[in-house]
Amino acid sequence: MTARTGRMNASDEANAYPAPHVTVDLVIFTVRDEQLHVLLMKRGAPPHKGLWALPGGYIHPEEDLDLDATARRILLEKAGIETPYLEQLQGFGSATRDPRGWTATFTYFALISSETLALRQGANAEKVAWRTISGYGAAPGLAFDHDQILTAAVTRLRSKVEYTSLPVHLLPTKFTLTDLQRIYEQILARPMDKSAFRKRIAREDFLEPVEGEMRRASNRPAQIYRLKPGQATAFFDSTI
Amino acid sequence: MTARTGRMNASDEANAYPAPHVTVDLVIFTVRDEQLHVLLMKRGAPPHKGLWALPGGYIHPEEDLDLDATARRILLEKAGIETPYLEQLQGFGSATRDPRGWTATFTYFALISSETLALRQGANAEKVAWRTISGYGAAPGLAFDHDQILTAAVTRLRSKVEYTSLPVHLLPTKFTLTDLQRIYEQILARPMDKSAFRKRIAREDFLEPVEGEMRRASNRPAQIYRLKPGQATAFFDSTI
DNA sequence: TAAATAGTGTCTGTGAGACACTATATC
DNA sequence: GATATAGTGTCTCACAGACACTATTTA
Repeated sequence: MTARTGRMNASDEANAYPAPHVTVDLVIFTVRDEQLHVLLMKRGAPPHKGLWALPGGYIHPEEDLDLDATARRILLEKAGIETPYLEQLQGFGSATRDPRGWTATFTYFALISSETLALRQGANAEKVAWRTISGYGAAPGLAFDHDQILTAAVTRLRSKVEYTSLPVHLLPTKFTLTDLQRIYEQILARPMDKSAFRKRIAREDFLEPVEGEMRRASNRPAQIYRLKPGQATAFFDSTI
Repeated sequence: MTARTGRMNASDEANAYPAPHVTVDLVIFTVRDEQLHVLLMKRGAPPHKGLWALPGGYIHPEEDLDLDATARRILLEKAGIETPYLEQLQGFGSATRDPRGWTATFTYFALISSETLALRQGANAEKVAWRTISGYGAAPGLAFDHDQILTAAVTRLRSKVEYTSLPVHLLPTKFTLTDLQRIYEQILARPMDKSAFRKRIAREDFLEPVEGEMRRASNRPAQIYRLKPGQATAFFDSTI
């Protein structure tokens, strides 16, 4: 007798229905070469063999305490990343998204600095690559409904960048205010006023200067900042 | 051979793991007697028999095209409601949320007008009731992790009410601006200035006056409004 | 001293909130 | 007219954006 046999569901209806397959899929973002990129893997088996897809996998009930743990495990296995910014995105489930039948997925998006990155090759010799995001991230030709998931993730990211401090997670732990402004500008594809930007960041008060550390170049040195310890994502009153 | 046997997952890893059970659970909100309420059902079978729980159920793969369809079906079965505002909330999944083992749920929240309501009794003589939400909705004593789901739903609702036109879905199709302001005030538990409120609503331009229709009382009559046809949820630039 | 980027000060327009005012119905 | 609620006008403060200005380094 398996763990599944004879179960009743939350509303006490007899479970006469075959359970759909459930996975966790990840949209892993980074910024490199001044552009937003997403991690894709080439499928090594049918269906959609040879197409690019988002990294994902099954829940391991013995190993994963919860959905977040599943996401972190997959992130570690596929990208070698341990402590990124990780946020649940949205569930996708339908009869048609996988040719094998009804499936559902919990999707997450992760933000990582391109410096703390060590891609691993998958067990089945899957190829891993970063793809540039342009516009709203539409990338026709992805496996399953991953184009739709990617678009949702890019939309969510852009939207949250407008009123949160999320982009700090796309930078190394130490950075200058100009670095941060560049990230905002690259993701939102819009130039920003230096003075207004700095006033906003100062008012939200989630950064602290690293005393004595300056970035030197052939010009006035720039103060290095880092996230205040224990600082959660800051939500701005209005749009940046 | 069932539909499940021998499947491979999205990353081509052999599926050696028992799939967790997956449900869809609903947080159905309404405002009555000037207070936010949530729909709960009394469990008629173990586990947690006799405790109050959110309405929910299994995906019916033959019947439901996608997750939204599952949510709408459950909403119809449990509350007799056909066309409310419905939005996906968040996935919850862990080894411990259900004593029977690893389970995951896709949660939705729905907003309905208390006027268009026809509760049905469940198949297993489940009792249905509206519970008042106070504060952030903490309601200890709910079955499973439904207290946590409810808190997340209330938080999301409060947050979106700050900068969207969501509350119109808690009113009948026709209402006055004062009705609308009361709903905002009740959900956010904060009085608002009439003039500022009306300027904001006018600027967002998602309502239209119903020509010639006024609400009469022993005072100056109030103009009746309705959502503009085809109008999606309006997102305000800043907090209301 | 030239070049380059870091960082700040000031002005202006917009909009939210406070609050007082006018409008229009019933009793 | 009294009362009650609908609906509007005006003032002020805060802040975002524009933009010019100063500051500090290397070459």
